[in-house]
Formats: sequence, C-alpha cells, structure tokens
Amino acid sequence: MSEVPREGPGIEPLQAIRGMKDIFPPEVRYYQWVEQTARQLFELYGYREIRTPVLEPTELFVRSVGDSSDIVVSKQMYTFVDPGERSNTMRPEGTAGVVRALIESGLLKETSQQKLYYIGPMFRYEKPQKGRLRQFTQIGIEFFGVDHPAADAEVITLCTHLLHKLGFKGVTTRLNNIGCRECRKAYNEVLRSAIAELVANQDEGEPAWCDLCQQRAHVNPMRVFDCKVEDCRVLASKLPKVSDSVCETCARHAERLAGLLDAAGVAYELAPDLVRGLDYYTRTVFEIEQGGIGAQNAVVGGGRYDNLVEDLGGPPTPAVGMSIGLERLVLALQAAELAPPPPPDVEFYILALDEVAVGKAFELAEFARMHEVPVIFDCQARSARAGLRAASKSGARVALIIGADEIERGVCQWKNLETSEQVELTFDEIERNLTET
RNA sequence: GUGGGUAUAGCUCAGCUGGUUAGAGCGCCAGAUUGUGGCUCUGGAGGCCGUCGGUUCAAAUCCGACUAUCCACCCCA
Repeated sequence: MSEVPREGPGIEPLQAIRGMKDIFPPEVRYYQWVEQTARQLFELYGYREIRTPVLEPTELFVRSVGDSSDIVVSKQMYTFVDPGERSNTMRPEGTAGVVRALIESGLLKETSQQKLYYIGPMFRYEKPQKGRLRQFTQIGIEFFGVDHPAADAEVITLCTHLLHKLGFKGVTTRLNNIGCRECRKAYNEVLRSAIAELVANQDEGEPAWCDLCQQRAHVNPMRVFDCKVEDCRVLASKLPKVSDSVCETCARHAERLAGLLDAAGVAYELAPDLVRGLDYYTRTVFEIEQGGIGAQNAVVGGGRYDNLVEDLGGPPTPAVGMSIGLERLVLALQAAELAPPPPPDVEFYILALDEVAVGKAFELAEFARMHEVPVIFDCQARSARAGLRAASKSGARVALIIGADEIERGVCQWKNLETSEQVELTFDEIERNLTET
C-alpha cells in the first residue's frame, strides 16, 4: 500500500510522453482501414510481410544514412546504451532494418528478388507539430533485386492505386531522377561552381542566396532546390537541373520509367526540385503530396536505392521502395472527408431489469455469442428506462428484456426498437430467433 | 534548435476595460412515465479558471517565469 496520494495539489498528473499520442477507437478505425487496404493491395502485387525489431544496433542507422549523417540526423535518433553496454537505437525508419534482416538471413543469395512490406512504429526525436510525431507509423514496401525501370513503375503505380482505393482524387505525384552515385558526384561539382558563379556575378539589389543555402552549397548543394525563400527559388531556377545532368544510362532509366507510367495511365509531374535529404537514393525519387494537412504534406515518399544493400555489407542488389506516413495519411483522409465504412450496428441489446434476471441475461448473451451473433449486455441490472435509452443509443434493432416476472414465467420480452412492437416469447423461441436472423 | 498562438466542466467554447456564490451548448445521470427508448419539459452531478510567483483592498481577468499543447520555420531516413 502506497502512502503517496494519486492526485491533489502538487501532484503532477501522468501524461503521455511528448510527441506520442493515444489513438481511441473511433480514430483507430481509420488506421485499420488504411492498413487493411494496404495489406490486400501489397499481397495482390506479390509483397509479403516482414516484421523486424523496433530496436537495432545504432551502427545500422549510422551506416545506412552514410556521409550525409550530419549531427542533425543522429540528434533525432532515440539512442541509448543498454545494460550490456551496447548502443541501441529505436528505428527511425523501416528500410535499414529490412535490409539488415535480408543480409543476415542470406536470403538475397538464395533468390533473385524479394518483395517485402512492413507496418510498424518508428521513432524520431523531433519537435512535434501537425503531422509530425515522435512515434509514428510507417507502412512501406521494398522491392529488391530488379534494376529495370518497370520495378520503379510498379512501386509508384501501387502507391497511386492504394490512394485511389482509399478515395483520394487530387493527389500529386512528384517524380525526379537524381542519377546514380557517379553522375551525382559530378553534378554536385557542377552545382557548386554554378552557385559560386551566381554569387560572384551578383549585383546590388538582385536576389541573393540565404545564409542557409550558402552553407548548403558546400555540404549538400542539391538541397538549395528545397529552399522556400523567394530569392533562392529564383536563383535555383537558373541552375542546371539534375535530371538534365545525369549519365546516359540514368537518363534512359528515367525515360523508360516515364514511358511505363504514361502507358499505365499513372498521372505524375516531373519535379526537378525534388531532392532527398540522404544520399543513398539513386535515380528515381518520388513523393506524393496531399493538401489540407499543414506543412507536413508528403504522405508517401520513396525511390530507388541501388547502393544501400552493398553499403551495409550485402551482395550488390538494386532496390526500390516507398513508405507511407500513416498518421499523415489519416489526417489527409479526414481533410478530404474520406471515412472508413461504418461498422455494422449490433442488432441485439439484452436488458436485465433486476438482479435475479442478470443470470439469465448473461446466459442468453453467451448463447448468442456462441452462435457468432453479436449482442450487447451491460453485465448489470438497469431500470427499464435507462436500459432502453442505452439500447436505442447503441443502434440496436431489438431489445430483449428480462425481469423477475419473466424469469418466473420462463419468458422474455422481444421489443422491436424501430416499430416499438413488443412480443413475449419463451426462451426457446428467443434462442431460435437469435440464431435465425 | 528558432519564432508565434493557446491553456476555463468529459467535449466545443463565452467570461467586456480586475469587483459578490465562474457561465452556455453538447454529453452524462435522474425525474415527469413506481417495468418501456427516441421527442419534449424539469432537475442534478461535474471546475486547484495549466503551475508557481508578482501587482492590488480585490486576479479566471494585469505582469513574469515555468510546463503543456498547437502552428510555422528548420529538418524530414
């Protein structure tokens, strides 16, 4: 027995950790709807589910994000040292763990390709805002072993297929080609000098790069395309586009992909300014946006990552994948006024009017459930008024009313709540009616 | 990490320039109908007015700090 008071002055109420949220039954239905729709579609496309640990060795994520793993990214990881003195990290994304699992199991050596999907919580230590939580859910797919653009096309098509199934109309798929490692390396140099040139020839009163972009020019020049400052946008539009600067092979890949998407009737727009924060992406990158959910409006993101498996110690394996931010997608559904199909109302409400009737009511409820008929029973005696009020609120079509009088006579009231008609039936008749409807 | 908004009943919110027992709608419970719902009417329960401090005869109200939350920037594997 604790002497510590649970509430009162000076006692801090318990609350969820910042950036983590509870999801209650009405909203959970949205999540289940998306998950179920996604699973069905993934299976249709030949993907199978993989479940990997939430906790991974920190090293996995340090290596997967590679050179661009600046302080910012590692600061956003939930990393801690376990009692065995090992550094663990709660997964900030799904791909690295899947790749690790595949390499570790040796599956990639056995078969030429793998199509996997996952659904699960991810953790990033960020400042929460709309559509950005510290624990969030990703639904993702990874397609390993095929470098043909048809694989890219299939992944993108699957995404639009899924959004269409959920009822979205006006989503925008933005697509870009950022080349392979070699062409991007060359392009980054071209960009740096182009930016430097713009700075050198800059006149008084003309648009100038913001401070941040001047830093970006050195660290990761492609990110200047992401800048929202008006001056930078003007300047960025004068820079050579990455998709125009890639090698011939990469350019052909992009052309072929566009052709396949066109043929499949998948709408997209080319977005030369679409770049990714990490540099394991190769060639194809894409993003699907939905308005009405605030600044964090990308609900799906993905691309090709032909170097990652090898970087993590596996056999050279081309791969393409995507992931969905589930919480954002739910926000987008709600903003678009799309809702999951409502659950069917429970048809029967069993009402015990006094203590002696509780046993029989319980028995009837269990009988119904044994026959897969859902019923509501309060597990306590209630007044006729309160019970019927609750019954009609529940949406039940029929109330079965049992009191001391009915018990004595071996009967039960069957009241149709829509017509208010009420008949008296024996328990045998009740049981027959319950299982027949 | 930076900036701004907000914090009053279970929910959504009102409470004007400080001034008696802090309000409404919805929801909940009950009664009108002693064993019959929805509609209506009546009543009831439910509040450290986010926390701490300051100004004042007097603070939900003004000021400060803190905490939480939301939005935006940043970032976005």
